[in-house]
Amino acid sequence: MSVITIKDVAARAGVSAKTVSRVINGEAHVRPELRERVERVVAELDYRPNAFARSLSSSRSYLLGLFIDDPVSGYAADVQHGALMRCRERSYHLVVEPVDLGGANWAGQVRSSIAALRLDGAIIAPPICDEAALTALFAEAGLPMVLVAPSSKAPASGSVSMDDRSAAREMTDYLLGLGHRRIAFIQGPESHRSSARREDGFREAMVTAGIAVDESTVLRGDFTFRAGLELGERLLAGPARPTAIFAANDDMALGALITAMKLGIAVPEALSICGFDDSASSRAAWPQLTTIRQPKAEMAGAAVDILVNPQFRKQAGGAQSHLLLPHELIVRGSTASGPGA
Amino acid sequence: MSVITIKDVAARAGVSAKTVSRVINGEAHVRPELRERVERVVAELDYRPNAFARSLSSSRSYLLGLFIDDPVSGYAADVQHGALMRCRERSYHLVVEPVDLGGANWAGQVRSSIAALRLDGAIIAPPICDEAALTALFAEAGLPMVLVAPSSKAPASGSVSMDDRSAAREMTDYLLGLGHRRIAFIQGPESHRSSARREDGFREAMVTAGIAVDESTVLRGDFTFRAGLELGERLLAGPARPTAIFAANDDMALGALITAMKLGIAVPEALSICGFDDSASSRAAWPQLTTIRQPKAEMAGAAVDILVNPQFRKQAGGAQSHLLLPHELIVRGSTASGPGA
DNA sequence: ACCGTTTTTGACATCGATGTCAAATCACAC
DNA sequence: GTGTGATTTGACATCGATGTCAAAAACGGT
Repeated sequence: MSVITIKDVAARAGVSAKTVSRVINGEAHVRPELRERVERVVAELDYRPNAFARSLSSSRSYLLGLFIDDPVSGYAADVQHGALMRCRERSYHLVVEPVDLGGANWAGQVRSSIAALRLDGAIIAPPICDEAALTALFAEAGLPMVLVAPSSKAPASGSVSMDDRSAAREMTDYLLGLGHRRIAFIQGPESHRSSARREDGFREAMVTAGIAVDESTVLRGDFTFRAGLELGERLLAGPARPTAIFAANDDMALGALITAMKLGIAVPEALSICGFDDSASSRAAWPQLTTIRQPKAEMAGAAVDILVNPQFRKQAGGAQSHLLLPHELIVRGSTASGPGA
Repeated sequence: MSVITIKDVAARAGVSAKTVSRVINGEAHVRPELRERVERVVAELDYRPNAFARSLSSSRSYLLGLFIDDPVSGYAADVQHGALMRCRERSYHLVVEPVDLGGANWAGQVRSSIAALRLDGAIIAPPICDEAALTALFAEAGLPMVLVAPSSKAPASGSVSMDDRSAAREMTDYLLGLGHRRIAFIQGPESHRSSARREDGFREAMVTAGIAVDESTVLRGDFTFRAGLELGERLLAGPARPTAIFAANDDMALGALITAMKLGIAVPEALSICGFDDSASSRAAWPQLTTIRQPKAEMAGAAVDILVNPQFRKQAGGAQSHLLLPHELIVRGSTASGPGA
């Protein structure tokens, strides 16, 4: 027998298919004795329910969709990994769907996934979780969705975030505590709202410390390494250069770090640099980058939990669940006492 | 009407469900006139067939599995992206399944995926594509599989690879052409067979050039950045240090690069360094890394094509398809003329 | 021992598509 | 106009699970 069905199990255990189904799904109303017998047969035959048949008859698909803008980024990889692992624990599966908002027919693609796969829920990664046109598609289909680090929780049945503002504030406070006063900030692209929150945190800390932010040292990048290189050059070439650079993500911080090396500025002795993300490359640089650890995998895992939780099965419009997960300031070699210390 | 079924389409077009099914699947034996009528209604109603019902009745699932050791690596991300895009073109979906060979019950996990999802095919990434215990699982289930860069094509219905040996040889020839003679090689872990082929290519080039390889400068790492740091130190601290370092992957090359900087050795003036992969971080370093571009996304895409191709639907044991995709030597700033030039 | 409740169990219909096979239609030759 | 064979079409069974609901069994109290 190549494929084992529920009937095989039922026959062998001497019960009906329905009873086997009950056991499998952990429903009540099965005598412990029978339950045990069925479980033994299931184990013996190594039976695995056919996911398709299952989702055809129930309305559940046991499938979650992860919608991502740029599936190649390290950020995406971490989020995906976190979601994947939690799905596995919960006996769900994950389908990754890239969404290219620049592309021609992205809406059609997304609709197709929703309709054809009958997803049980969607996890939407930043920055596209802030795209109203996209979230509307899910709302329209009545599909529960959880947004990862969104700028507004409004349309979703849930969200998982970290406190970007506080994290940035902590980082800035840390730099201030090291004696730095001229601190430059490299901001991310406008499409990433969380980057704006990081800037808020930075400014908040500066204001609280009674230090005026020099607007010429607050620059906007696009989260790429290259931007870090260029903006770093701009910041460091001038006469009154900053003693610390805080970039809104690691890639840009790394760019700035490389620029500093090129210009012969010693890091961290003459210049402190810090990033945000705790990306893999932040450890693959020298000196290693002081940064903020984003709980990416944890956020994704929590998103899975929210979607798997029965109360969100159907987007009743009622229950919502919003989680805030803790971040962590990770001090490595790229920061040191500033001139004021 | 929230969800549109084939019956809705049939009713509206005034034909039977079976005829609609025929049109959808592009089968023969439908009068052009009817076909057109049905197509119009499909478009009108924006009908999408339910993937589950479809795979329950046919034996196809329209699902491909991507089995990966470490889904967080940049390598995995590229492979996944390539597979994802091609799947989309072919109206397939991709399920990513991490396989932790170190974990307790990986075989059970894999069996579960195979049985529950009724995958149409599997793509197995390196290095686990060389794991006989794993490939046996698929063979046992009669599931067609394509191996990515395997060391042996034997058990699969297909494979996609690049020529690691030739690529490494080209790189070495390039270094030799720059005048380098003392070239060190940092090898990858034993579990990655392709790394061994890179070493072969390196040695081949050296031998052909009539240069004896100094065995004390052929070191084994584990593909991590940290290994590059440490082995780089070992290579560069000694008295007769090499003028070029060729690492079997970019991460280790980057580690060596950082070490050189720490030691105050100018790259590329006093030392050339090159890697293998063309990973994202190879561009995020300074100087940027000379490396070999692996056609990762292309290989994954080709793997999808092989599996989708009807002749491999059932692993008849007959047809096999093995592809060799071209690589590319990418010269960037980390290499320059050696002392002999 | 009997009756009313509650719990346990299974028969059967169902989800939405495709496979099978026979019926209906068409094309052509006589 | 009819017979033959090829083509087109649809009725019905099927895939493998779960939902519904009624029958059967177990329980509790008198």
